[in-house]
Amino acid sequence: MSHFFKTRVTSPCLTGETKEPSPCLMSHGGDKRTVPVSYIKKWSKSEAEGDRGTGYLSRVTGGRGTCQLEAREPSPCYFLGVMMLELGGKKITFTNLGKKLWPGENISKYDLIKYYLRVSPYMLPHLRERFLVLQRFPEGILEKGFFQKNCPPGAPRWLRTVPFRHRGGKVIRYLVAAGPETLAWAGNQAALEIHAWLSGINFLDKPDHAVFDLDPPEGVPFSRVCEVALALKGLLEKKGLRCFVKTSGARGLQVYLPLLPIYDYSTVRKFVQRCFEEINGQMPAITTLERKVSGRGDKIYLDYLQNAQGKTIVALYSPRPLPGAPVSAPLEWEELHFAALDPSSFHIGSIPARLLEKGDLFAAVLSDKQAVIL
DNA sequence: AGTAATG
DNA sequence: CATTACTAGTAGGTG
DNA sequence: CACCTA
Repeated sequence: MSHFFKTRVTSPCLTGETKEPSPCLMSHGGDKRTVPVSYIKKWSKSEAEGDRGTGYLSRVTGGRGTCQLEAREPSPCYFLGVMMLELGGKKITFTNLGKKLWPGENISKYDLIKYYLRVSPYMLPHLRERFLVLQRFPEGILEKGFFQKNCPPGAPRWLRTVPFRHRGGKVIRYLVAAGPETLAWAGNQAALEIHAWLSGINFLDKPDHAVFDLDPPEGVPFSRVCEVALALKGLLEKKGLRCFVKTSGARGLQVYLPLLPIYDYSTVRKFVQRCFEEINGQMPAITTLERKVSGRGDKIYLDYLQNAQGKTIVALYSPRPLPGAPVSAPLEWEELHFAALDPSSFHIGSIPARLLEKGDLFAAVLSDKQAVIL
């Protein structure tokens, strides 16, 4: 029953600079923008759905800045049962591809997997060598989901996991992203949201970026959140530091300060706290450091406590299990000056084109690691 | 979604 | 065999 | 300590 067909396809490229077909994973030094897809695969329907025919093809095409995984037969893959792919030599079985995970938007699991594959060249560099936490919604966003830290039993053996003993003594086998196949598998697991640690596996107690989490209550205009983020940028610039901003995927913003992995979490946390105290001093009417929800009023909560080991932040380019399938999207600082900027305009359907246009606006987060003068 | 436990 | 349970728990601030 | 939040 399990037939894996292997076919050579030119390596597609999301940025336009096409390279030689590379069957390998992007982790191998070469062009990080090359999607390691060399596959045409066949899928077959599950028996339970009756004999509606088999042999529909999925196809990956590339070149000229596109990467498409497309279905040959009735366009949205409503009834498709099972599909087998081989990605970078790793075999994955996809199930229930037609299941609507965002029913209101008619977004299926197939669409989610396609999204993960398309953004993988941009998303993976930010996830690689990092512990991941999945938030899964096998029945879609209208039903209850659950977190998953431990790599689940039955997961393919090629998934990379690293055990970590938390202070309470509990050991978690964290999933670590390796290549696009990791994301494709997560997609099939209905992982609608992916979180990542702030420190990489080589320096688990030394975060390589600080996170300034701006968390507005419902009803605060997004432009006000932008205003606070811009003030924070000004403050950090005054210290000679360069920082980057992304949407949370919901209503908030998260400012990343890339760091050399030389400070422990408490040092970073205190630094973020001090910056936030200064911001709060500048704009006390619209921001708060109050931890208790009931004491925040309509103010934007400045959360520095996410800078701690074992805490996670929604990953760059991760979708959110919210109506509209929004995505945590990086922004250009100039965009924050537009009153009409709407974070819900960044979603699964719009991000791939934006990546083609803008590239990875967070690329410098990976390279511009800074030292903080304390 | 997939496995394990329970009835 | 059918159904149900399970899947995160920690970190750190506050009172 | 228990409790709250993310």
